Amino acid sequence: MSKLRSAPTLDDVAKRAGVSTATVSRCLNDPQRVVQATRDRVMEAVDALGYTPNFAARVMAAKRSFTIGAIIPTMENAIFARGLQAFQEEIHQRGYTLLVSSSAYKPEVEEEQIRTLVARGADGLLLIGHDRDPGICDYLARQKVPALVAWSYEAEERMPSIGFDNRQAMMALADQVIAFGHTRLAMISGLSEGNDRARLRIQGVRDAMAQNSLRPENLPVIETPYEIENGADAFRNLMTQDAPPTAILCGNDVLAVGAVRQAAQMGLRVPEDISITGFDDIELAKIVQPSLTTIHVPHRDMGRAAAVELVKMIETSSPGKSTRLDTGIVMRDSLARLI
Amino acid sequence: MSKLRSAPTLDDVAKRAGVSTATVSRCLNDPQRVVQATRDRVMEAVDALGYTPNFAARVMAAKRSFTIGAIIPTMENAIFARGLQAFQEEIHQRGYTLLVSSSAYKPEVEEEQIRTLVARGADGLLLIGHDRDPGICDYLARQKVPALVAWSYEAEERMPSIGFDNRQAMMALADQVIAFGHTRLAMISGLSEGNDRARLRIQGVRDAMAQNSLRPENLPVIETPYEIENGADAFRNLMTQDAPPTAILCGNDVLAVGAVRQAAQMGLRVPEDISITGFDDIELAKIVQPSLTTIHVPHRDMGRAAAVELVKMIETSSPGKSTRLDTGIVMRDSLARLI
DNA sequence: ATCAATAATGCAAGCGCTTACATTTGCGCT
DNA sequence: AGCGCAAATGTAAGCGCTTGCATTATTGAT
Repeated sequence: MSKLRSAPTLDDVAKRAGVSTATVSRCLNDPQRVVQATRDRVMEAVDALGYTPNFAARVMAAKRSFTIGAIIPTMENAIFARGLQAFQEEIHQRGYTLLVSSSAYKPEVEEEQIRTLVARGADGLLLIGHDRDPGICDYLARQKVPALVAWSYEAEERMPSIGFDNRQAMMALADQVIAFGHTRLAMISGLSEGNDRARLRIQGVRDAMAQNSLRPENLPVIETPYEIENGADAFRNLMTQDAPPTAILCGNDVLAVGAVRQAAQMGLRVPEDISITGFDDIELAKIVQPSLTTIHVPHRDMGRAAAVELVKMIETSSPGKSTRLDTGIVMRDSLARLI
Repeated sequence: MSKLRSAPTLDDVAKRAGVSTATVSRCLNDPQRVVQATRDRVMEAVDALGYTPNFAARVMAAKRSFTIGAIIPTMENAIFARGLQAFQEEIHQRGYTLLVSSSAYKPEVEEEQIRTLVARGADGLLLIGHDRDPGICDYLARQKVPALVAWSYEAEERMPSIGFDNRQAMMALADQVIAFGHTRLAMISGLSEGNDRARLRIQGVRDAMAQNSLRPENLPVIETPYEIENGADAFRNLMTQDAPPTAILCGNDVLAVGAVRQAAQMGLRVPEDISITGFDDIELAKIVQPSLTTIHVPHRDMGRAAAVELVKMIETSSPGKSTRLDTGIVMRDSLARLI
């Protein structure tokens, strides 16, 4: 019985159309299973009543939500925006809805969010990076919720991933920097704890140094949260020490932009006085003056590929397969040959 | 009975703790209603089993989800990011979770998202701007889901809103531009259809012109989606006509950044050859060279205030009250006196 | 017409939780 | 010890939907 002025239910529709709730349900979920005439009658009732299925009830009965959750470290800067947008478009096309939450780079928040999303009936999860408590992976396995890692590629890890080789990408860039004659390098990195991308990027620089007979252990590294201001502070820090570097590799474009701006502030010319590089190739990288030499990450492709793979995992209960995407160096104006 | 390897339910916990499901439920939702000893026993069972309540079941039984939905026009650029972040932090503190979806500035998508969010049991909704089909407001009223509008203030509207006066803010800026001696103005606006903010900002420029004895109907306005590229295209367009403007007011910072970059491309100096202004004061505005003279919008305050108000509406069934926040002109380097 | 298939529909049992109401327990009194 | 009352706990009825299975209608071939 419909309560006064409350949302109509399946029952109301069924009654109005003179059929059973089962038929209404089938009309909505699997139309070709019900004959045209009935279907028309049902749809008429749905429209007339302005019926919208109750999601919670549906999830509960079907044990399927057509919802995918994504937990990204931050929404504030644009690092994940483009990739996520592509991801969203792709899953939407496949009938899924995206739920996004952000963990503020805090493992414990991420864990809470994972549980929340699972409790909400997410059919699958998109996670960023591999670094996390194994307990939470067990949990996911137990709940049988497929999860895919993005922004990081690591075939050996427990969860399948779609991403790129952070170490190698950064190593290629550092190689280039060194080839340009720089020997006094420094790095401004994101916080590496619980962040494999950050850690691997540092490693990449070190490996490039080692390969070029520079001493990796001499690389000054400042770790700081990904914020423009922090990039600026780190830059000042680095440049006011004696024997300052001639090239600073930044863990991402946000930090690099901070560094570039601080350089201007300090009257240093980029790249004549100091070379600076970024990572990610977000929009900002092109806008800042001088524009950033950085690593281009195929955000949209990654998002799209992740969507395809995750939906496949959900629908076929496959374990998921990892894919490595290519990155490339984008030469712009913030890196120069040392003269 | 718990099925093999499946998620534990309230029943499992109850059984293990030797109490009824009601007691377990109370332990979780209203702990002080159950005596310490029992509570401990229950909590022990919860931990041991790794129990997480099933959200759909909870929503269904309680008719309350502690979830707030927000539908923003876009996630791609940073316009809404900061405000939304503040909103999220604030509701989180009050025990609510945020669900975000984006409508890509399409009214019909927004409507679909609204229904989706309501069906998902959202306790309240945050919407952007006032322009929308009245039918959907009826729907919300019928479903008794409180909704609050942000980024726009309009006391007369049906829905309560927290925002600022788009017209007046832009009018103040245009006034300033005119006071600087500019008489040949032009505008690059977002698409105004279904977007009251965009429309009101255009109106603001026109009103300022009228007030200063310029002819509003002469204002060239190019409407285009909020994308950097589009700002650039519009700029080229405007500047290649004869008697080009000496100042271009942009509907937001994203378009303005596009214009600034296109100016550089065309060898025009900003602001010596052409003045350009933005709106929003997003991070980008400070980074671009020259930095943007723009309207500062108190994003974080707005987000926070919206959270407070919406939660109040939800918890006290109040109709909600509108608040107008102040904006201000930020003078930076992209606007100059006409000599 | 008749009958076996097959298609369309109905029936009713849950899904996992909350909560009104019923019952039991514990406690301070006399 | 016995009483009354409040606090603690239990019982069970849904919440609105999906879906396996049972039932009825339809179809085509004989």
